[in-house]
Amino acid sequence: MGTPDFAAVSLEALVKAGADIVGVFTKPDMPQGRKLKLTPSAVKVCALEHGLTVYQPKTLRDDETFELIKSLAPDMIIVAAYGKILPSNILDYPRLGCINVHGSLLPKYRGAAPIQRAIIDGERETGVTIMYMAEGIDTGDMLAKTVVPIEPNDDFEALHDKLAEAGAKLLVETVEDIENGRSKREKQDDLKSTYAAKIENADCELDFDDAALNVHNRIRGLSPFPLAVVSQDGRALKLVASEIADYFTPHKNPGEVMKCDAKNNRIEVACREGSVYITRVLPEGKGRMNSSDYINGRKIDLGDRLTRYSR
RNA sequence: CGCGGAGUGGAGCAGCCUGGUAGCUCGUCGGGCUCAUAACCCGAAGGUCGUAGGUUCAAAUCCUGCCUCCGCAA
Repeated sequence: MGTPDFAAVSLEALVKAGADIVGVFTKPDMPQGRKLKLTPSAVKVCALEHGLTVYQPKTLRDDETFELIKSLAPDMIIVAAYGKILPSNILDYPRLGCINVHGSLLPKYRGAAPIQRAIIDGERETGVTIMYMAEGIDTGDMLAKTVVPIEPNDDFEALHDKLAEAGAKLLVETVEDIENGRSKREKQDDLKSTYAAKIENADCELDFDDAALNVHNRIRGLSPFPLAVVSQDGRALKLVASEIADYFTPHKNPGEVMKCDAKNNRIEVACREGSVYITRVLPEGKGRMNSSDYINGRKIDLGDRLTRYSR
């Protein structure tokens, strides 16, 4: 059971490992994009490529779905970023339990956006955890972990891909261990737990009145999606990529454009402490472009102010 | 019919309202300056202005249809 890319990587790995998959659950196709075209989830696409049967129930909390599960009679249910909460009757059903692939080192970063939050918080490492599922959100007993370092310029996509790979690999190993009775479970220390809430619009509103490191972490943690946003002259400007220019020098006018260097593809913006180079942007109504293009189009100039954006 | 922006030499844009020889910041190519350079100077190439019609003496510019791309919202 899973929905986005992160889950599809694990599904792919299970298929390659020769798992006997009796069914794949994923969220119903959602209308997406300008034309509200129905788009299948990454997991659905992957499952169909491998000729697996796909189920897309609206809810798991009805008898119909439970009957379906019983008829499939899985030994184990494996979940990764499904986006739905499993009711206890399903959790208790499989002989070998329900296990979950989660993109953090539990008990830290329980919740919906562990990868983004870890980057935004400036963590130096994170990882993946395979655990049994319990009633609470990401609270079940842990089975295995892999530590993954966060490189200083990893963005959400880069780290996501690393974790998805690590998770898939660890999942396959863990499933084998469970089947062979070699697995061991470890309780989570709830006192050390933190919660990584879903990314809201407010999380995307970048404020340069902060340390350069925090600014950079927020930009990369939200890139390539949904992107940190600031206001330039009342219009939204999303920031796709950045680098730290200077860590410490304090500035009186955070958000002020200090330098537009088209040659080196960078717009230097003052932070409260230090400054960052913005290297790629997304103007309102436009596509993504390098900073040099934005500068050459004369859309930004020395002394412009990038302020906090609000709708 | 959810809201909105846009299609102009290789890139990003201006010009459109107030029709009349296609412009800006770059890139590319050639030459010059320099110990040297991504810096500076001189010069050049490169555009059926998305597409099909219409109005007009004249359309990138006004009108209509169509195609494509993108941002927001979900």
